[in-house]
Amino acid sequence: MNSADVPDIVIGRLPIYLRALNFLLEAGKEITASQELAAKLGISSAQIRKDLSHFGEFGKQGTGYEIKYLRDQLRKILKVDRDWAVALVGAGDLGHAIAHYGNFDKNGFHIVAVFDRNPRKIGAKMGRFRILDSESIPTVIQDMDIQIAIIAVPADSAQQVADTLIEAGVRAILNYAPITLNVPPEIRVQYIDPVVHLQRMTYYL
Amino acid sequence: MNSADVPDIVIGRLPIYLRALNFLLEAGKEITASQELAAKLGISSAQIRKDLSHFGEFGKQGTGYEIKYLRDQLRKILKVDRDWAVALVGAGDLGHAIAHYGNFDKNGFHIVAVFDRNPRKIGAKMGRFRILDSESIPTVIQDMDIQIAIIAVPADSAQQVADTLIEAGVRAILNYAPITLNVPPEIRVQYIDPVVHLQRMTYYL
DNA sequence: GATTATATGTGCATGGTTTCACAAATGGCA
DNA sequence: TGCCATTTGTGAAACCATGCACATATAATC
Repeated sequence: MNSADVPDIVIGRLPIYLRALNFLLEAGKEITASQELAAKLGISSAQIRKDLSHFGEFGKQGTGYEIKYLRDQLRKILKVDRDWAVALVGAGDLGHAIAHYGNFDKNGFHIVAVFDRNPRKIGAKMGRFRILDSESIPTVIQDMDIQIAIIAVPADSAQQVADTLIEAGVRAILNYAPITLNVPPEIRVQYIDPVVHLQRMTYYL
Repeated sequence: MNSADVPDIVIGRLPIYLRALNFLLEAGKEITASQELAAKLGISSAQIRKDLSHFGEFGKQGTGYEIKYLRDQLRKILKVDRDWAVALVGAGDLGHAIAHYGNFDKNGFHIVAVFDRNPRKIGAKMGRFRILDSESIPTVIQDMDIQIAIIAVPADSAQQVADTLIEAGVRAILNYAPITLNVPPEIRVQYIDPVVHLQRMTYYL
């Protein structure tokens, strides 16, 4: 109930619940139960109920959850009931793929600026984006009040990019560079390194 | 020490340690300490030492760890001291980006087969890969003895693809489709959904 | 209206993970 | 050689997360 101290691990599961609810909604369902979600997600039903109970009482005993209502509540909790402006740093192959990944826009995350430091790329178009000089990161981030950035540069310049972004006011970073970033505690960072995910599985093979 | 029951959460940190050790090696360092790694990774030094202690004694009191040695040990533990053949299912934008992501090959994960079910794409070239018919997944996976697959198809066909892959003998799946897969307990699955990562951060903004 | 089947929200017990703190070992130096 | 500074590996304690199990509420059926 007290939203001030909800464990981060709980927050981490909410997007998964949200994703499943959207899926059920699209399939035309209106009501679900913690057990149904649990079966779909490989999480215990008690955990789902307890996670949700941190934020309120969204279900009805004997019936379950109204999917649309619960979905909307989760969107509010996660603050994804609005649009977010996102900066992308790095216009290489990886940046290109990220810029064209359709699910960001669909979920309210809109890339509004793409940066690169390669003079050959600056000023060029990448899809619908005009590539901006990385030197302009501070001014653009501030002028557009951008709080979220995606880093898609090589590992050896990622830390420097992160420092610049944070200095400019970015508070959340999605980092595709294969390196752990050193950031102040109030800055949120999430990592995507496919190699790490694969290496985590080979242990068991 | 007993490798049989090392918590999965520990296994999950080993690739991070490995990545940091490689980074230090490339920077020309030869010796490191749990404290140095801890500072770099935002993990406590005690945790690093305890994690490693599950597999043996790799350090020297008063000195720390010989980076090259520890790196090689971790590679053995994670079974990434060898090459792995990987299948990629889905030759859309996302599949294209994955197929051209240089870090897989650099780390011993070699994409050896790319599948798609779109008749327009089957037989065509995508970079250095010839796109194969998804219908041939069972035979190709078995013939080439592929144990790892990457799913990069739309959410609504991901489960079906996973079933086919598992049936054919795949034991580890890296899933880029935004859906939780239903798989037998002996199959390893890792998820990459950038939207989930972003949604996990907006809560705190 | 009474009964039954179902599913939530939650206190409590259990289990797992992290941190603390220290004995033991090492290398450098006087 | 003896001493000091350093760092590991690890029991024990503290902390955190998960699962159990049940009171409570709802809807459906007779």
